[in-house]
Amino acid sequence: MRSKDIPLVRELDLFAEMAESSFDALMQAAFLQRFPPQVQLITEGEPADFLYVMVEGSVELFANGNGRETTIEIINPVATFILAAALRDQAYLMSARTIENARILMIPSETVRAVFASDAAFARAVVRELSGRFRTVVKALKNQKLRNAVERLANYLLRKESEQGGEGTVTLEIDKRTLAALLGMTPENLSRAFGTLKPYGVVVKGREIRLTKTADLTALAKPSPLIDDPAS
Amino acid sequence: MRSKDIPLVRELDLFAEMAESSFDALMQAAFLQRFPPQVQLITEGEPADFLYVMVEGSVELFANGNGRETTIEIINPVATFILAAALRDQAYLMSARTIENARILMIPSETVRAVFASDAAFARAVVRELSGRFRTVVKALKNQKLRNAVERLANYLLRKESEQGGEGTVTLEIDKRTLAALLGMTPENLSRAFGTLKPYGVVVKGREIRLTKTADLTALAKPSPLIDDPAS
DNA sequence: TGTGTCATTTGACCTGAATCAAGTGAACAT
DNA sequence: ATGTTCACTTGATTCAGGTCAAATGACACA
Repeated sequence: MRSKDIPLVRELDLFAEMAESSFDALMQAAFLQRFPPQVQLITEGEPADFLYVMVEGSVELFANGNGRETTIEIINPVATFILAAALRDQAYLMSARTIENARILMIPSETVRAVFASDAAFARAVVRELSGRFRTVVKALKNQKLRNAVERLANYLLRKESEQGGEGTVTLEIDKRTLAALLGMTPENLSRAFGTLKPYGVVVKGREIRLTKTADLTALAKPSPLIDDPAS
Repeated sequence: MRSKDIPLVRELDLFAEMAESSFDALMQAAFLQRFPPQVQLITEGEPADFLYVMVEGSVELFANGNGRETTIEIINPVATFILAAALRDQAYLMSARTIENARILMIPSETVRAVFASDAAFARAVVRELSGRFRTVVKALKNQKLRNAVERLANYLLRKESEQGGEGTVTLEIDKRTLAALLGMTPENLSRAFGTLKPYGVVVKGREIRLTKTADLTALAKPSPLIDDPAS
């Protein structure tokens, strides 16, 4: 890895508190790679040779089955993906492709496991990250099982609006086809769900969404911190 | 905790390799409790004061929302539940109730975090457990998003049949209403799904199910190790 | 043996979401 | 400007699954 990138990585939560020597061990084996959009990085079922850390850009995690494909999660900086597979030395459960230009740190799984065993601060950081990812997936499962399509969309919009500053506007970071897969519906149905939300002040113009009646939308969405709050 | 129970607990994967002193620290703070069926142990949203370890019996993890309730997972020995919440000192994302008579080890979260920080072998075991739970939830999400109701039931039956010895019989360990919630459908629809599977050799008699044409059922279910294999 | 309770099943119907097919519209190249 | 392409939308229809209501059936208990 180029030495100019090292301070950037060192500041990431996952690495901030570990011993210098452990960090060096990781970095010696790691490389920070740039990828163009729409590159498939990993394929489900293959052995987990690397731990991936999103440094810049975004990645879509998806899975295939039954001739269908679904999006599990969108990964943004700073988070890891396929940490669980790397720690267990098992196959990836999900595939991954870049959405936009991305910089991704790749660390051989074996190195991760070795440093995990020897550096307690890193072990704590790994557990913090892993337990966070666990809770994210549980929330996604609750979202999917307890809500219908329109409610999932409404909550998604409200969450993004608040992440993007609470100014009543949302810029979708993914195309609508991917959003549909993420929300567990077809693109056609997503389009209709936007239509259903029009009376609740949702104005769609391409990827720019304006929320003009957030109170009404919130009443419909009934957001719950135990599903929608990323921090909880 | 009564000293006669300690060897039993010590053998659990989670505790087997840790230092004696760390184990003692955990056990001093822990207690092993018996519960009758249908006792609600924890409620989502409450702070995670304890880590729970299933020693005997079974527990249902479920969540509420939108006036609905859904089952996330059934926990059998030996596994932990709400490990992530305990490690992060956050609120439970799920509620838990016993299904049958259960013996459950309860360890204060604070003690877990302290021992985790000081005992590397325990830290490794915790990560093994946590990453396993993570993968289980990802599989559940894929199952829910990539399959229809009949396919989910078919795969559930095949998995249980193989867990129960591959003799072509399955004994349901939960009532059908809970099974329906676990599989993400209504009890009525579960009943119809069993009807749909009759031509595939699924014979239902109360909680006893016979699978007389596992080949046909497998062809319908199209099981995938990346969803259905608990070990992968 | 009856009676109540509760889980499950069945039937009729409805609705949310998928599918199939055609249309629109913006971005880009010609 | 004019196609061409691609993403998205719209319409018509079908289908899976949900809802509501009633029937059945097993078990516990009087």
